[in-house]
Amino acid sequence: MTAQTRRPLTLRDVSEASGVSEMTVSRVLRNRGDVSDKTRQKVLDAAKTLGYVPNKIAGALASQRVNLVAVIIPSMSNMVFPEVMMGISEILDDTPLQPVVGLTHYKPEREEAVLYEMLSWRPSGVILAGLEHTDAARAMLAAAGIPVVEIMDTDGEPVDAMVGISHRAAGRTMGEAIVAAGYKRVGFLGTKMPLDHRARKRFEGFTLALAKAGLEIADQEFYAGGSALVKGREMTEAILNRTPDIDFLYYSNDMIGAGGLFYCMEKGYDIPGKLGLAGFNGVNLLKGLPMQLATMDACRLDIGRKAAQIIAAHALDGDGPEGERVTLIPDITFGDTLRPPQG
Amino acid sequence: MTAQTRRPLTLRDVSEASGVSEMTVSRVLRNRGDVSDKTRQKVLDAAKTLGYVPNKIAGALASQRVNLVAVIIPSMSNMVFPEVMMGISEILDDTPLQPVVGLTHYKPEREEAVLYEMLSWRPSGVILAGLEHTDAARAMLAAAGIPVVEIMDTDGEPVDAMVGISHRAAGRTMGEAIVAAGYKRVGFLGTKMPLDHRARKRFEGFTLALAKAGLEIADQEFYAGGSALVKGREMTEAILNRTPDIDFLYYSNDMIGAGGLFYCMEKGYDIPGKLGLAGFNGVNLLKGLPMQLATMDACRLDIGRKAAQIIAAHALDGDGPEGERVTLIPDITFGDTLRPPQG
DNA sequence: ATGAAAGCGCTAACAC
DNA sequence: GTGTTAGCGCTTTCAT
Repeated sequence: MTAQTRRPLTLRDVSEASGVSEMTVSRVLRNRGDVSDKTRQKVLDAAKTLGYVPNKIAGALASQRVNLVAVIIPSMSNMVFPEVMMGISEILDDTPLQPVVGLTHYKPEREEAVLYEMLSWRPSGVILAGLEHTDAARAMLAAAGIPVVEIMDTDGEPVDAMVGISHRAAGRTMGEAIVAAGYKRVGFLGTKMPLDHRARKRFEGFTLALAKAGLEIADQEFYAGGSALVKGREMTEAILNRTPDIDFLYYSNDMIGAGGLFYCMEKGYDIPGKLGLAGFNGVNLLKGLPMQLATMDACRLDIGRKAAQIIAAHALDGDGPEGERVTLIPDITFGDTLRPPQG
Repeated sequence: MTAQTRRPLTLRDVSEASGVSEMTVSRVLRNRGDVSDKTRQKVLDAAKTLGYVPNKIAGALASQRVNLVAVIIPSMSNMVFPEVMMGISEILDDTPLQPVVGLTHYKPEREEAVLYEMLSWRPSGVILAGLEHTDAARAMLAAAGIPVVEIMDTDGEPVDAMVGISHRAAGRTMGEAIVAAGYKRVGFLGTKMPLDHRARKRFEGFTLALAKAGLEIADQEFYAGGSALVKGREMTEAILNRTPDIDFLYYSNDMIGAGGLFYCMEKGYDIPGKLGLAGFNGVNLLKGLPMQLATMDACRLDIGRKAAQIIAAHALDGDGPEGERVTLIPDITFGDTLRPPQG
């Protein structure tokens, strides 16, 4: 057992232990430039026996390079952002870049604070959810001089690049499918979140599609907090009791949709004959339910991948195109709860 | 529109714009020391109009202080670690400390790499899952000279502090409850993960409890990858077909348990009369299912909170006790799928 | 209440 | 292939 040093080890310690200059030690540790095998081995040995861990703070300051990518998302609690993260990691794992995540809980002022905090670490790029930000946040992003990718949503103007789906189009597509299936009395169940712009846009597209067919939302329910499964069940019970002639329920996410589906199955509703249901997101978790809920895949994995690729291209190989815009098209899944289009 | 500077702004820019020395600007921006209100206002104005974002890299190097806490966990894909994260954030939100997470995917060598990477940013503390690490990882932790909290599991020796539950005891408790309820032919369904030490320890405790009552595992099934809900369903079908006289199924997590529960309900099994089921974790998501699965809460929120408190105490208020050990006791939930103890 | 000097641990750029 | 010098942008310490 060697004596414990309270002061963390520095390059100088390795330099002294190996009898090689600090500069050469630095080169070895970063695999940079030409170093003779003999010197390299001496340095590696010394570093290992000492247990040296480089100080990236100092390295970053000296090199003006930080291999961090700031990822700013609303939450981790439903499965959607974790899946985006997987796409991001999948790409960044093949690069020296590392994602660092910050959560906003759907609050603009928190997003601003998190962004400020992250930018103060001078990351190589920023990936953040949504196109709606405070003026200050947009100003910071524009001034940061690093690639910025806004993800999830493409209904609006990005600061720099954007990758996502059109939630307005997604809502419209589902609305059209419901109309085509012949449902007439459509109820909507969603979250009470004025700041969830993507849910709002889906709702707008959805009502628009219904309106084109001369339909209006027959009834609606909103919730906040609590277990989504339980809330879905409760809201479904409420809306079906209040408006018994409803023949379709559109849920703003699959989790409340699943709760509603359980309720309807227990009550013995004829699905999708007399009552249809649909959610949004294509949550993998839910495969394996007794009945497959109609839904729409939000392309989360691909969004994460593409966003990371854009950042990586700029941060590493100089820079690719500026202000790239990628709009993915979500697939609709009819499952067992939405009739296919009627003749 | 002011002209875009590619070079990020520095303290010097704010100093020049406000006509105040860099030192005083620095003091204002950190609310340190005495600065006259007039000067303070001048500086704040200048910083805001310029859009200055401090460089924490430089700040950290100069002050030898980094308000980051490294959190190293296996995965984000089931709900357990996100919930631990919530506990951690809840506590750290009231401090200047910020969590930074790294994922290991249950691979020791990846844990070692992630740890090395994180330590190179010189965080104020480390929280990591489990007590099993590579020798190199343990050496790094011991040498880092910062508080280290190993979480989730308390069946073993920590490097420094530990907070968790005894998974061996948890398995034993569930085994005893099953025995007390009078079930005799018990099947086990779990993940094929030799490196999930906590699942292994639960299994050990479980079989021990059965053995004490003269029982052995009647049959078992393991899975890897795929949707847990689907796998739970498939494994349950397989085990019940192969060993029809089974009267209890113990699942290593609630998600596969839920899949199994669906299968059994569809097939019309008499639950919990002729067939009992239990999972592990108390996943909130699952409240709202048609039937409540027996389970055990792993105290995830409390683990996160307590771990963060230990780090905060050391990093901020000098240091608290060294090597603190906190063992939480998980609650058992009988739900609708496990009979209460038989007379 | 404010400023000047020194240096945190590393790397870029240039010698040799 | 290796070493030297000069900072990176802040904060610490000490002076005023």
